[in-house]
Amino acid sequence: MESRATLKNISHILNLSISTVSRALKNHPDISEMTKKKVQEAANMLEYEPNTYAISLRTDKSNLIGLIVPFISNYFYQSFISAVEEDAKKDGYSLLILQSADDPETEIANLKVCRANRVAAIFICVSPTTKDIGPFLKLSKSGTPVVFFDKVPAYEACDKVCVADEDAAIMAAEEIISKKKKKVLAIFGNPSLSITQKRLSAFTDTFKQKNLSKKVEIAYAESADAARQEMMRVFKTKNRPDTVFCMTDEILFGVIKAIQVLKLKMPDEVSLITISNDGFFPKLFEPEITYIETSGYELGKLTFKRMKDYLAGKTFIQEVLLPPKLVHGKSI
Amino acid sequence: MESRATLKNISHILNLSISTVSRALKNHPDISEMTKKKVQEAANMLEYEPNTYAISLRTDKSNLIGLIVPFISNYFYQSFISAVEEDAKKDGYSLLILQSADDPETEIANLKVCRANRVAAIFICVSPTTKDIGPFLKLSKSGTPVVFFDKVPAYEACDKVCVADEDAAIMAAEEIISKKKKKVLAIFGNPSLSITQKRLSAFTDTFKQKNLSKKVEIAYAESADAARQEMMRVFKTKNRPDTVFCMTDEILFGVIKAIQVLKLKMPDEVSLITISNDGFFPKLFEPEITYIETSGYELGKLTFKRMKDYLAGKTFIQEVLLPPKLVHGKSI
DNA sequence: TCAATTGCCGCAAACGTTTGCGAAAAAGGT
DNA sequence: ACCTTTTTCGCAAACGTTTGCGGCAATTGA
Repeated sequence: MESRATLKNISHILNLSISTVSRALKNHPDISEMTKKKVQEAANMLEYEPNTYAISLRTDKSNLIGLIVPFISNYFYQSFISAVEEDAKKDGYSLLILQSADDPETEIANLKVCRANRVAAIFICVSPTTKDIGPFLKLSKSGTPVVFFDKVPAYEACDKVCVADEDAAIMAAEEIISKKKKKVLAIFGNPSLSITQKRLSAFTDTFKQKNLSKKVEIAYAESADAARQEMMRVFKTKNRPDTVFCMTDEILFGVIKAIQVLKLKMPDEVSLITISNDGFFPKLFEPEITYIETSGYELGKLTFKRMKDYLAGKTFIQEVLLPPKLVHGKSI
Repeated sequence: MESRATLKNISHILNLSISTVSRALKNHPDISEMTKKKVQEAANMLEYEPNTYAISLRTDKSNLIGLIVPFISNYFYQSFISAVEEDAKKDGYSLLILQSADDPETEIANLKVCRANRVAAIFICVSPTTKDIGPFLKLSKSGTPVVFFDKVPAYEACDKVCVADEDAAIMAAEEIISKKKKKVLAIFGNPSLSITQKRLSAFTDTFKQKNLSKKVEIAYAESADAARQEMMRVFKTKNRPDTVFCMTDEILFGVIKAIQVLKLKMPDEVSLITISNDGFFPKLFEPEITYIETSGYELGKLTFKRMKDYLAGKTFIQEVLLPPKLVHGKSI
């Protein structure tokens, strides 16, 4: 019923001008202490809340941060979002979360939504098939910080924050080598993705450097089910591997299922190691799976920090890497 | 560099007034077809995008829907959010997603954010400790639809959309009874939560009605780990249950771990049935777990629909229930 | 005492849009 | 030819805020 408190409102009550009230509320030096106090009190009384839209219209800025992820139903992005939300709240930002469904067209549509809402910044994880990031760079040029995270364009010059894929794969390889395993089945995802290529080459190179290449068998699986089938196939042969490496949580699902079907005991009959986002899934099983963590949460923190740095003037392009972490389970 | 296209901008180019351009763009009957076409073309050329903030300032409405959930890192709420986002996009809404962390104070802070952003509607899942939903009802009174979902206030008159907890528990109980099981361990969550109370009484009542009460043993576990310990304890006794019922996915985690540790075979040595959100987790295991689905996705769809109905004039208070669904696995 | 400085505040334009109202021009009716 | 209706458009105010500028009074400096 009773309308909201506005500057005009307050100014009328106190017999002051709108501008004086506005300045008083933001501690402008032009305003006397006494007036400030009176204004602040009145504002509190009336539960004054500045009208975001008027401010944004006037200043052409907003308190919204655009966040474009492929899917929200994904533990990695959830963690990422949680982290960003924590920091954003501290600075008075709110989050505009959009899903791209890994579709470049939807991505552009989402970008439009961000522009229409005059977001203060954009964090985006591009889809694998996105070719043209021009529109994003254009926005960046016009002053809105655009930070690419996780899946980032390979060549273009832009701000990137992502996990150290190579280091994670190397870490896994070294753990396997240190346990003196004889034969490794390493299952990777879609070979055309840059994340696969990075992890694959780093993984195999580590073995190659120690002249252990012949111990490794590579397989590809583009889904949990494909991973399960691949496992079943390989473990039907007589020369069974004693160790399995999974590139992602999704591949881990399939592998675990196969292990349960084959009734293999970990780590006696087969050892298992995986790269995982946040380690939620590896901890679901018994024994808990040893994994290399690439934390979505930490990545969110880093991404937000990068944006703050940008806003603070560090606008030169940067590529930030998040170091992985080995978490010991009982599966190897 | 070049500033955005505005109505003033376009009107100047075409030698028309701002109001004519505005009306032409929204197909106002006052404007001739020819003028409309010219305006539309010019708008396309200049890539005109209406300024959300000006519109919101003028109309005191926005295209934002406030969404307050306890945690975003939760598969149920993720599915819910996905569903809402899908529908919202179709209607030109964007989502303002806030986490309350099950803290009433944060909840109020989030409400302020929603108000400050003049959200067109609010969907909220209240924390268990929230006592006063007055502020929300107040907003509702002033015209902004507020829909409570999932965890809803017990007594207050307000719009509610939630899963049919009773029916889900009954369905599980009937499935167990139909399989002629001898002894059931039923593990429930925090007994002070209304969701626990509903599921518990519906579950036990179903057995009671068939004079089978003595077959059921009740246990409580407030975390996955507590559920695991409870399982271990019960299965150390000599009169082992042949069936376990889990009230939630979280309890399922702990139970599964215990089953793995005890090396029990499903369904031969022990049968398992659970209530699950979306069935993501039950499908992770081998054999797949039979579950009663209380879909976050479907709940999202229902919630959005309720809001649309409200906006369409059906403002009388409603309580909508989402019927559960039995999904057969191989665990019972 | 007079001029220069300082402290405090208000005026008014601007951000981009919507919308009630009025007015000119065109069309219609007789 | 004249009056009425319809079609088509423009004027201007309003939404709530920010901010450059200018003004008045009080203070300072000599």
